[in-house]
Amino acid sequence: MNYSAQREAILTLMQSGRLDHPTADAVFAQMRRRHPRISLATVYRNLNLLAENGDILKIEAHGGPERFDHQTHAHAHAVCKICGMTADFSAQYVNFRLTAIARATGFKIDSAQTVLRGICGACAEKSS
Amino acid sequence: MNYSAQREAILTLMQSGRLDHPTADAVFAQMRRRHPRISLATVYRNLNLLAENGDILKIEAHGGPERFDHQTHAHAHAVCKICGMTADFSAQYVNFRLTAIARATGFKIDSAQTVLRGICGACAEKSS
DNA sequence: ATAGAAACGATAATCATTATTATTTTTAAA
DNA sequence: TTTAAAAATAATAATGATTATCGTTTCTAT
Repeated sequence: MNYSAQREAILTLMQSGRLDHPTADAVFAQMRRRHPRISLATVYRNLNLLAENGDILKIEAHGGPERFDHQTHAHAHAVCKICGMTADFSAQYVNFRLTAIARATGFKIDSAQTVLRGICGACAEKSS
Repeated sequence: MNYSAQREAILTLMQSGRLDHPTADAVFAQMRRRHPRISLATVYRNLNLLAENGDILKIEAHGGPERFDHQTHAHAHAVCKICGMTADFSAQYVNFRLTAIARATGFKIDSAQTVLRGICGACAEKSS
């Protein structure tokens, strides 16, 4: 892995944390600034490869395009259905009990994702 | 709500539990048998309305089309990435701590979904 | 009965993602 | 170092699930 300039640049950009839970399109827009000839397909391909490799996390946000996260430890996401803001919740708030599930059913877990959907504090204030 | 024949028929079909976590397309195929003139758009429209109304649950399955579930109580789903089987896990295995999150951050939660992705017991046996 | 609202069927449009393909870059061996 | 095979790329076409449109039909409530 990681023997192409584009792939390393995408990983570096993701790990910088400069983009907040970006979509593939947002990564593409940012990448273009230093790599004007990069293709959207390359961004998708590498984001997926990096996610498969465990370097980043792919988040299926409820009702929108998929997002990517440089934080790979287990955590939940809250997506605001008004402004689209995606917030993290640390594992202390979420208890998956993964091992219990695996033991009980023989299901081999690759990944687990919890997505909360609702209205963030800022949008709730605005609309009141 | 529920003053159209199609909507009631879709809700009845869902509540029968005859289809296991069906996609909109699967509901469409089943509905056609008794309502040959029903449109796919009507199926989507009503599944979404029923989900908004809390009669059924809309599940965003990781990496596939959305699925619908007649079980509306809080539970998690495990999706097998080989055979596509979707299994339920009861709430005793999953602890969202929703109230703690809401209290800590002001986020107003509409819905929460946990999707596990991996390989089910049957597929694991086959491939070993 | 009838006007207005809601829902319908059919299908076009959208849009995120993946597939294709010809070209370029990288790798690793001669 | 050449050089041939493998991998990655850019550009773009194709896919496929979902939503939007729109003219027609059905329902609701006078």
